[in-house]
Amino acid sequence: MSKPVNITEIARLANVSVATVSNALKGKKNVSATTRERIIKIATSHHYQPSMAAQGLRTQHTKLIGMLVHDFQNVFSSTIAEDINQELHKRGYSLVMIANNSKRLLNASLFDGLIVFNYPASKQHLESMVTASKLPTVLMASDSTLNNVVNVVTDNQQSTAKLSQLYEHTDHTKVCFLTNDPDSYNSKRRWQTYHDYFMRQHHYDITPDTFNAHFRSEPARELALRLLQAHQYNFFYCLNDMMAYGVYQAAKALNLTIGQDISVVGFDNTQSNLAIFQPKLTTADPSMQLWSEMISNSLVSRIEGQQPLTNQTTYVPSRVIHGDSVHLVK
Amino acid sequence: MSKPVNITEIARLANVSVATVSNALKGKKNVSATTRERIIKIATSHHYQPSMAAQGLRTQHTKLIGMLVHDFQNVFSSTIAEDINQELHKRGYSLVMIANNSKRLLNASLFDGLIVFNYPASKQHLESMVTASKLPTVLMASDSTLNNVVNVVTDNQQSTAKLSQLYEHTDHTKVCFLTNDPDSYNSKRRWQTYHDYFMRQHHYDITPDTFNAHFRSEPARELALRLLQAHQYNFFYCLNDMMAYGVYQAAKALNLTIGQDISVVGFDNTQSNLAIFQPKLTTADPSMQLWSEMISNSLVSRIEGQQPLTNQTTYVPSRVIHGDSVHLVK
DNA sequence: CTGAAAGCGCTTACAG
DNA sequence: CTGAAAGCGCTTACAG
Repeated sequence: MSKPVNITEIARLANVSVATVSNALKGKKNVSATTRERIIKIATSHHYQPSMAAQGLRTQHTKLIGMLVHDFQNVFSSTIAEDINQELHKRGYSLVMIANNSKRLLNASLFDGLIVFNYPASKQHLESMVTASKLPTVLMASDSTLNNVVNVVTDNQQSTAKLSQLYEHTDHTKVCFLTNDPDSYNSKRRWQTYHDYFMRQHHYDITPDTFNAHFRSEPARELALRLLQAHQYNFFYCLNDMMAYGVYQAAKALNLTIGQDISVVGFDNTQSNLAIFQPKLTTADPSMQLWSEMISNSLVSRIEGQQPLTNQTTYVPSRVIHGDSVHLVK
Repeated sequence: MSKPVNITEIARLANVSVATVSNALKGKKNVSATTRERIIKIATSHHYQPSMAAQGLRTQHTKLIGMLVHDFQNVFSSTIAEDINQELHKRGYSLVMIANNSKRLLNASLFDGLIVFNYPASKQHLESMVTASKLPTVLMASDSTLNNVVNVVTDNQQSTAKLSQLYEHTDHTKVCFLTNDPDSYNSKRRWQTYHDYFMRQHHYDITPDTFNAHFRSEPARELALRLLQAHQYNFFYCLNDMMAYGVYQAAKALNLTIGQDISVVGFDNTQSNLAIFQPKLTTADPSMQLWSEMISNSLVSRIEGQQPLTNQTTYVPSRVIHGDSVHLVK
């Protein structure tokens, strides 16, 4: 199998120096029109494409943004990746998704900037990883205070506060909370907001009614099944949608009607992708579009050496979606 | 922001040449134990990581495999990407996902090999793209006969043939077929198999009962709604699961019970990811695990210059999953 | 307008 | 066991 054609070969074919080929192809003005045309024609017909490795080595940038995800399957990260990809493309950058087991690439001078989606590890671990890379970085679920790192996160507090208030309008008063592992930034922030609300409004500590279902549907289903059979709770505040889905399944298995027999609240509005929630789930919707723009702007402006316009932590507004999963009486 | 430390810097700190640093770090035996240790300690403490660009330029390989997807959101591609990632990792390679608008990276000497998932374009366009890259390539839905290109595809014929036979055991005899655009390899193969079956067994040409719903749920839902309201069909052979889901939604809207009032068959078994099919869908399940292994083996063996063990086109066996979506009477 | 040369950070064959 | 040197494919400041 032959190697792809390189700039030296094009120069030889066009009877010019490699410098002239480079200048012609990059649109520099110091090349005569006829020479430029000839070079372009030859380059095109040979499918010449500059080597990223050589270009990157020479210019010290690649126009590549790496997005680290825990695994490729995650619906939420895939959805936002698509939006971020579009935004970065507008700005002349390409998004490249890599999974957790390819972290070595982060420090390999391959990327101009980094995006880290919900990294399932301690903040310390995460920080040491991105520090080593010395790259402009956006964290999507963190409150890191590192130098080159900016957090662009869902405004958990605002929407959670609104979701809390639903409790005042239902007769489902036996309330519980489904969370993620203690390391999870989003879970922590959402829970804290619920906790503060119930403390303030009802002098009630929700800690004993809090269960870790790992932000996943299957553990949530099993847990909810147990809790529902024991008639312990009738209002499930799920700190993300996946767990809400688990509760839906448990309810179905027990012939309970959501929004009637029990109330369920989620977070993330992943349901828009696939209409799996029957009835429609009440949840919080962080604008993916806005989030993607903020991430891309923050990253590109830092890469290109402009003053970042953003604070270290930016909160992406999210609005409450009112479905039919909460039984409202007043 | 400081640049990451490079090999010259490590050499200076260790008082040796860059050659020795390189040898020590790569585990070559021609370095004394004490020197090696000293170098490793220094490199580690400075988070030294060789530059991929420099390494790639020098060695002419990157240990990177690029996977081109139409968009990051697609559930099917995300699922298989995760499996392929694991397989490639075992073999010392990293998988990098890029979307359609970053095709330029394919020819940029960035990857050692390419995987193309269902590319929504003509075979010609697809082929010209991968030809230019001159890289070992695996196509996941094609029957290309290019030089460096191998097709590792679902065994459409085998499972479709089995699914056809369900028709003999139901009283839902008004049958229709939901397909993808004419360019789609999988759609073509599956349809052809159905077509041949009905021709052979029933001297019946299914062409007039074939509708393009673009392999997506929403168009399928709208289409099925229309067809069901007209009482035109009661058996829906959907050539992928997403469209089957659309039919499920249409049936629900019309208060029809799947497996009772109408029969539905899918393809892909994407339902295992998210239990969205009630009742369970009858479909074909291409083993993702096996598929991933075959793709990885084919690619890595060609990259590393071994004789490929596979034919130009390899068919990944798939088995039929019997759900409750077909009304069986005999 | 054109080209010779330096250099980005590595690896590897070679000399000592 | 160690190091000097060449070279991977580019870009860019500089000389002409």
